[in-house]
Amino acid sequence: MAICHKRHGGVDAVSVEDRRVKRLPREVREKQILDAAVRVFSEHGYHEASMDEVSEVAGVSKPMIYAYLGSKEDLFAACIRREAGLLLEAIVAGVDATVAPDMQLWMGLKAFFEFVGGNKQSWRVLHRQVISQGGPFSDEVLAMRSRAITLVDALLVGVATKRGMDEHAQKSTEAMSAALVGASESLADWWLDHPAVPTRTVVAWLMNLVWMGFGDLVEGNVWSPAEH
Amino acid sequence: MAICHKRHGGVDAVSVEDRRVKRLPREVREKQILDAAVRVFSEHGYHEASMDEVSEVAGVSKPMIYAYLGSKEDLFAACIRREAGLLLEAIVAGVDATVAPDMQLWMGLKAFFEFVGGNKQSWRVLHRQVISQGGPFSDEVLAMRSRAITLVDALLVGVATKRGMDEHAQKSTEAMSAALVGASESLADWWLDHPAVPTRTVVAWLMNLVWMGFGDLVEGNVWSPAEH
Amino acid sequence: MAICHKRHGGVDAVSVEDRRVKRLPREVREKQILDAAVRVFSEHGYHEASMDEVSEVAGVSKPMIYAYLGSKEDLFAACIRREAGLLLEAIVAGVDATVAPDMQLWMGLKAFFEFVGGNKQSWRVLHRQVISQGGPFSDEVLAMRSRAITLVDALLVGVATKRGMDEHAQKSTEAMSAALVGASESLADWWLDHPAVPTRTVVAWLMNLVWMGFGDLVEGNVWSPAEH
Amino acid sequence: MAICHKRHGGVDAVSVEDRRVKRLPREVREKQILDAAVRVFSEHGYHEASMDEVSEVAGVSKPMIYAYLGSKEDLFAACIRREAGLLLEAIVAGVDATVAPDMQLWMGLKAFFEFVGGNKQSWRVLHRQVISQGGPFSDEVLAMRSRAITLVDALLVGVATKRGMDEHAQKSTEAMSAALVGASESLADWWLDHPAVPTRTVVAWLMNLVWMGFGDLVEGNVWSPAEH
DNA sequence: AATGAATGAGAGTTCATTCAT
DNA sequence: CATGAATGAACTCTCATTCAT
Repeated sequence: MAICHKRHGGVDAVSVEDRRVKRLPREVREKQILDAAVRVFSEHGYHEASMDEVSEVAGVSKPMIYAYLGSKEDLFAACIRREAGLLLEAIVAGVDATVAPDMQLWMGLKAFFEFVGGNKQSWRVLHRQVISQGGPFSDEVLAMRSRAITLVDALLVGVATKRGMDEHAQKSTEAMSAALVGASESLADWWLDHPAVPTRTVVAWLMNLVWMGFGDLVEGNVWSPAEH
Repeated sequence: MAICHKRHGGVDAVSVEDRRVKRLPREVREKQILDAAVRVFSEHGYHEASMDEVSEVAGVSKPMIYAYLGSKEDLFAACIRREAGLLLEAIVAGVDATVAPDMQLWMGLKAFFEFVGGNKQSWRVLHRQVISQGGPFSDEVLAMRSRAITLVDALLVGVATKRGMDEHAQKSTEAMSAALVGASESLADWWLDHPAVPTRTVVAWLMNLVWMGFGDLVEGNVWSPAEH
Repeated sequence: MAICHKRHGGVDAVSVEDRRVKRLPREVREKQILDAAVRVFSEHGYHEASMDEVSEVAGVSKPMIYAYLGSKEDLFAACIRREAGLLLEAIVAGVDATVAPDMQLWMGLKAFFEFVGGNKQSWRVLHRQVISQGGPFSDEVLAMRSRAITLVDALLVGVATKRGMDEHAQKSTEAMSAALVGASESLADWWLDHPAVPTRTVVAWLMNLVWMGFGDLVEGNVWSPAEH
Repeated sequence: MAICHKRHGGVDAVSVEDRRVKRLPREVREKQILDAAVRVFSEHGYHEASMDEVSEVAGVSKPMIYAYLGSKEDLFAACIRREAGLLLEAIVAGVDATVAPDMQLWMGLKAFFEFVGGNKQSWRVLHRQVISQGGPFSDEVLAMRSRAITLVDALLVGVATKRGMDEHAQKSTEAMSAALVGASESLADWWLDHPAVPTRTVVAWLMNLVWMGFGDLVEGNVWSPAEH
């Protein structure tokens, strides 16, 4: 009876044979569980998801989940942490900090959209399930969102400072960053429904929308209702 | 919970006297219930909200809720429909279709932010609770979102056409609208945490961010990574 | 499957007809539930007892139990409170405060043993299940025990004072009371296994054991190892 | 729990070095386990105690516990047996069978209270956790209790016989013994909360309460309600 | 000899939903 | 019209117990 220690990875639960492979080391089991949890949470959302389904998909009994990852809330938080970490890593890795700010933004957005395109489940877990909940996960995801906004903010502030942005406009950069992040998220969702559009294109659209506007703003080229 | 052994200690939307007013016409009861539901859903979110609390807050027994508004899901959908209708109404009412497109966008955004500022519960129900849910409410809210995006799209397309937007850019207007709506939502959330900022200001920020960029875009003044 | 399609088989506290009597007023249901709980707790002890069995015996669904009496702990506390109240009431009602102290003790012990003899389940719940638990019920029952000890103590102190008990002996009355209560409890348990013995007899034994000794003590007629 | 995701943060009875000492002879392991079990059971009670905690405190893996001591119930019974044996040994060893009966009782009670004072955990396991449980441990502990009662009974009977106790009183000795044991236990518990009282004193109190009364009883100097 | 890994089974609890009045 | 009373179904979480190594 040759027991195959084949592929552990893959969200696709575990094959029947793999199920027979017992006594896996803790790390592997944790990964299995997290993979399954991301999948289940992304499909049903936090509340509709049941630990039973997670354990089924993971091919692991519930007590193992509780032993390794803790409560449902803990498990969800672990998912968020992992996926958010991957997303931010991808963005940071995609940006060359030595280039001009607009190129940095471009690269960051591109990395972001590429991640979303390549990890739809991750994105769903991060975006769809978290923003709304008033629960304790907000912490996890809002922290990520804050980091993202901060990143953008730093970029904008850097640009603004360099170009001599006036104080009032400077104070607005945080709001702008929030708006930009929201626009990116919304566009990412739109994009999930229009997969034919190439990544480059959608990112270029967003860049043009926000970057040119921001450039005008910095140049003092503002729009005002008073003038109309 | 009416038969809960614990102290009620919660919020009571109706006074003792109101409770004595029985045999109210259906309309009034429905409004009572919907008001309570919006309040409860906005506070706890769909899943954490309980029908018991809704009935308590409404001062109406649960069977009445089921008789008038149907299941929990139906009730939530009714909330969404009503609040979304109010929001769109407010926006439409705030826009003068005879003025220039940029002014129209300005007026629309202003109406939107004013609504959010004045109806925080409504906004919470609409935004925070709905985007995430993969459930059947998406229909309701996505429909609203689509209408909003369509409105913006029409505006942008109008502008583009007038100014002679090239085809490629034209195809992007839908995406742009999605991004704009997302930016608005995100900014509205940010604003809820920074109530000191006047409505005018936050709207102006957003206008500057997106309108100027859009203007540049239409003028063919595009940003492109190739040039950098 | 968690779904319990089991037949109710086993102990049935209510007849089939009674089961059909639905929509009973809250009071009645609460009594039903408490009766069943006392029975189940007295049979299996707190921890081994399950809410399922309580609900079965009560002929009431579990949600009703939770709605009316709260958690398992609350339910147990309610049992203790009710039974302890009955016991103390019985004792107090059985004692004529105008007679001599020894008669009072006699009457109190008699009332106590009569209650135990007539309410074995109550006694089991009170005694067997509570003393040991370090949980939150101790409060309930230890309070009762304290009241009992205090009653006895007052009696002894009264006697002692009247007869001129020396100080050292006086300080010991609390300990004596504790011992007396313990002796009574233990004897009650013994008695449960020897039901042939009449109440009068067992009480007389106890009276003789402790009262005569106490009398000697008060008279200064003490035993001391030094003398032997 | 060795594989618990939460911080261990608990009590560790064995040092790191001890943990490294593997391949211990069976006796030593059994003692380690029993010591830990007594400690854990005395702290949390039978039901609240978990095998996980026992294994943690013992520094021994759970399968070892099952291999050496059997099920949780078996383990508890083993604890009771050991501790009860020690208690009875202490009592027997403390009594000089050649002295007068009252001195024997005095010595036995003294030994008992000394044991309780010096082995509070043992006492808690024996008394607090066992009396209440309706489970299978009753056997173990009730056996011990029976032996204790028998001891006392023999003493009393001896006295009675010697002094010519009448038949009715003789039949009562068993009940008296039960009462005495209960009084002792209750007083021991009281004493645990009043550690300032010297052992001698508390024992003297009890002796005076019961011995003098018993003496009177034997002498036919009885109390009777009829006379009052 | 010794244990990390694993689970079946069942506990308490809650909630949307519906009769019977 | 209006509701107190009632429950089926499911969920999260825990624990004693045992393999496989």
